[in-house]
Amino acid sequence: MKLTTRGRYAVTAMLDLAINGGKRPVSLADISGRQEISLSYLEQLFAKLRREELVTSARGPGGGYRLARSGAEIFVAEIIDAVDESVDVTNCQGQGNCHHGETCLTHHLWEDLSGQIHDFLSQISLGDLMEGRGRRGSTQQSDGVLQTLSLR
Amino acid sequence: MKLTTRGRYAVTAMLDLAINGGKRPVSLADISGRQEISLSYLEQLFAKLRREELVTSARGPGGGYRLARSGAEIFVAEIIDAVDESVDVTNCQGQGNCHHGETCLTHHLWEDLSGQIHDFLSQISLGDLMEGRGRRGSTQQSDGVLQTLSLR
DNA sequence: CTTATTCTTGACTAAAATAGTCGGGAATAA
DNA sequence: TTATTCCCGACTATTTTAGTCAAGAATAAG
Repeated sequence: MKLTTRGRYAVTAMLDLAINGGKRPVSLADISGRQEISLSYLEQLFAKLRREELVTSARGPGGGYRLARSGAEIFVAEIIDAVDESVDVTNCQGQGNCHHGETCLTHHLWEDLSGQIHDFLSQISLGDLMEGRGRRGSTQQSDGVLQTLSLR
Repeated sequence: MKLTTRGRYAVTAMLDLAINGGKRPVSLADISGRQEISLSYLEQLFAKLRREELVTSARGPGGGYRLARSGAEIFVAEIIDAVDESVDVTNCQGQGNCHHGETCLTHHLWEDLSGQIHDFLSQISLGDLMEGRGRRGSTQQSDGVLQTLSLR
């Protein structure tokens, strides 16, 4: 898993689909217009989302995409995993090829953090996002002066 | 805050400093050799770390860098914040300039996640990393088949 | 005082990833 | 039959990251 703006685009587009997709499929042109994401770029993303069976497609006039499951059953982590396929693991490639052992300590750190992020995103469904509650279960308040961060 | 490999480099370098820095300062040339990070690149990173007062410097022979505080008082989040200065907030820039409201839902999601990550990294000090325990406090096991992730 | 060492700074370059474009094609509902 | 829409691959532009280079200032050691 990687966290990039591509993942953000994908989640946004899927959320658009969840919101605007009733009986009729939703065309990428519509999503492109509403979310201001380039059509061709969306095509690339949806090719991956379809391969991962998160959406189904219908060609021809009135065609478009639908969620493959209900929004309550599609989790953010799945979407990001679908479009941001992980390639390289870390600098030190898993095994102890990190020269002095110290590097492995930080490797653990990143691995740990990654698990944390994945867990977090695995708990949030499109349904949750539609209902405005970004977080599921515990009502841990992350309010106050929440430092605004940017994840690339 | 952004999460990139630059942040990883910085944390690794700072950890090297924490481990190898006794009475004498540690030169960047040493860190460069041990951690295999380009010297000039380290210079850029340490310029930022110094501006944020995470390290102090000493010129001349026998000079180098020291931690500005004890390793137990320097947290990973600070290091990453120092070198990966956040620029853009998100696509939808905080205020409701996201055209239909839907985008704002995902904005909340990223903001929430970012807070989560920041909290996590704010709890881990260089001292913790030196002692091999990457995570502080709760011994929540993230083991099993931990999906290996890559954070850019 | 001289010198080698080390930080300090800024500009520049290379490589990679991301975002976006283009053109052609296949399916299909109207 | 035709307009619409997905489908696919290759290509380009932009941005970010990683790394280089060169000149200079401080200073400990000889």
